[in-house]
This record gives sequence, C-alpha cells and structure tokens, in this order.
Amino acid sequence: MGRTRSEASRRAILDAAIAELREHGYPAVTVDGIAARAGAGKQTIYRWWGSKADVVLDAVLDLAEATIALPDEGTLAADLDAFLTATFRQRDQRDALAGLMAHSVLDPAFATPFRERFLFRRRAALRTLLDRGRARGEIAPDIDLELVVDVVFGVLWYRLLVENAPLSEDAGHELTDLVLRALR
Amino acid sequence: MGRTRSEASRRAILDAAIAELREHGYPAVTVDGIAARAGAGKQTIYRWWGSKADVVLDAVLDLAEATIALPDEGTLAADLDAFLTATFRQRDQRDALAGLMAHSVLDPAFATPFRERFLFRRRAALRTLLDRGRARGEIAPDIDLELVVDVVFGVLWYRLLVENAPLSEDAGHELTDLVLRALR
DNA sequence: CCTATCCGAGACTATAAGTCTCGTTATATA
DNA sequence: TATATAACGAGACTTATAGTCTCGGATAGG
Repeated sequence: MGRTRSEASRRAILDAAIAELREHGYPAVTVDGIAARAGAGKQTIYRWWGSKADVVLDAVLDLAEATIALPDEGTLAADLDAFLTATFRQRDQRDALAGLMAHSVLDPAFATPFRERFLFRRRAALRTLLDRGRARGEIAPDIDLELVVDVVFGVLWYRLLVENAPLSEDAGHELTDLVLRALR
Repeated sequence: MGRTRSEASRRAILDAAIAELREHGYPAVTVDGIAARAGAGKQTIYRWWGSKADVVLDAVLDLAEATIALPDEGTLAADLDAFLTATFRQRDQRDALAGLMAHSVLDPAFATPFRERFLFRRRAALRTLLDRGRARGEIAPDIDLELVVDVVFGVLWYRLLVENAPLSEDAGHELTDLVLRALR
C-alpha cells in the first residue's frame, strides 16, 4: 500500500537530464541541477536511481532504445552498411555516451548496468547481422565474430572518446568496406 | 634566481603516484594521498602539474615511454604481430590507462596533453609500420591507413575500457591476422 | 478513513579538488 | 659572503558535488 511512484515525476527527471546534457554537457550535469529543473527533490532521484550516471543512462536509453538498427537487407554488405550508417548518425548523443563510458570506468558500480543495458544490446544487434552473414556463407569460417564486433565498436568508441576523426556517414561506409575485406 | 626545482621531490611524487595507483587503483588515487606518501606539500604538486591526471600521465609515461614498440622485422605481418603483442602485454597499466582516458573525456583541459603525449605518439609508431608495409607493396593501395590505425587502437581501448575480452598475446595474434586480411 | 509510501524542499555530511598562507631552505647572482 | 628570490613541506581554507536525512504534505490501497 502507500502512494505509488509518480510517472509525471519520473518523466520530468528524465527530460530534465536530457535538457541539462544538451545545455551544459555531461561533465557539468549535476544531480542538483536535474532536480531543480525537474522541480523534484533529490531524494526522489536517489530513491529510484543509484547515481547521476544511472539517470543519464535511463534518459539516453529512453531516446535511443527504439533506434538500435537491425537491418535485414539480404546481404551482409548492405546490412553492415545500414547498421554503421545508422549508428554513426547519432552524433548528438556523442557527449552523453562518452560521459557514460568515462563514468563506467571510474565507478565500477555503474559499469555493470552500463554494459548490460547499453553496450551488450548493441553488440547483440551487430552479432545478429554477422550470424546471418555466416549462415549465408558470406564470412570465412575461421573468423572469430566476437573479434569483429570488438573491431567495429572499437573504432566507434575510439572516435567517440578521442574525437580524432569524425563520425560521418562516409566513415561508416569506409569501415564497412574494410570489415568486409577482412571477412572474405 | 631563487631556489631551483627539486628533482628529489619530483621523483618522490611520481613514485608515490605509481604506488598509489597499484595500491588503490586510479579512481581512488587522490592528490592528498600522493602528497602524503611523497612527503610533499600539495602546492608543490600544483606548482608543476595541473591536476591529478597530469601527475599520473607523467608517472605512466615515465614507466612506458621507453617501451613503445617499433619493430622492424622485414615484413608487415611480423612487425604488426610484434607491435600488438608488445602493446597488449602492458596489462599492469590497464587500470591507469583506462582512468586517464576517462579523465580526458570528463576534463577537456586534460584531453589535449593526453592525446599529444600519449595517444598520438603510439599512433605514430603504428603508422610507421604501416607506411613501411605500403612502401613494400604489402597493402592494397586504396586502404586508408588512418582508419587502420583507428581499428587497431579501437579494439585495444575498447577492451581496455569495457573489460569485455582479455588483452592476451593470443588476442594480439588474432587481431594481427584479421587486420592483415583486410589489407590484402 | 487509516496507514504506508511517495512527493518537493532543503538542511546536512563527506570527500576531494584546488587555493592560500606561513615559516623554512636552497641557490643564483651581486 | 650576503641577499633577493623562488621552491619547499605542512596544513588551513574554500568550493563543488555526491549522497543522506528530515520535514510536512499528498496520494494511494486496504
């Protein structure tokens, strides 16, 4: 019994987190800032989330969960290109994703939910494409597909974190070509 | 004029940073802790370094600078394998490197020195191997070598940060094989 | 209508970064 | 050799933020 969780409050907190992210960037987002903007008490945040990173993760997933690309175009080349193009396109989340990755490194308690709710789901989507390609005989049999997944997300995250090269659509095509070359 | 910088103090601070890293791990390293262990004042640290990350970067470079592998075995395959095996072998620095990368994401002022003094120097070493391979005709002419560098360090950093797969010597061999396949 | 639980608000505590001050010590230069 | 200058260890101080606790009030199920 007792009062039930307020959906309005949950929604306001997630929206406030997104707004704070856009306005100040991940490093400058604070729990006080989110609470103030949402018109919520800090205790309401800490009652349902473990830390600022958990709130931001929920907010980002809320935006991005529906947009995990899982193309099925008939060939590995087309699927991979569609997957990478779609993934590389989410540029506005760059700062938030980099922040979450950094937070997961510095706070082991956050690493597990981040891996399981974000990273591994995206790995699974890519793995599905690769498995389909293998079933069609498009991938050399001695290739370790987990390594291929590491390569693809490795490049993605490296560029996201280091800001060394752009995450453009062209970059997606180029990576597709390189990976396909390796899989022959 | 005036008193000159104390080499003994500099040395004690870097050694203390390494000791604190090994003992507590990057997230738990504090400037107070380094100062106390080194028998130094905090001001002495802040006089010469901008932040805890700058101290740790200096300490890590001090250990690792001499060990950037730059093999020259005559073939790209051998060079790449030697480079990756040597790089993957530095496992004890894993926690410190992950921490520095995370810090560079959350603190833009640290990102520049980290890139220039650590990341880019390692990129340059790998790039040298690849350029030699290209000059020998071992790499298809339409391959973008900067993308290849991103792929190699992407996998490395992804595994370092996510702790998804081990950084073993076998992993080095496997990655070498995959990359060589793509370069044909 | 009763009681448990949520709610917003905000005071409070804990931790760590980074600054400032002080008395002391080393060194380049006059 | 004397002196001005800057670094030194020590530690108090400030600030920022995470996270906890407490309150009176609201809202649900039983």
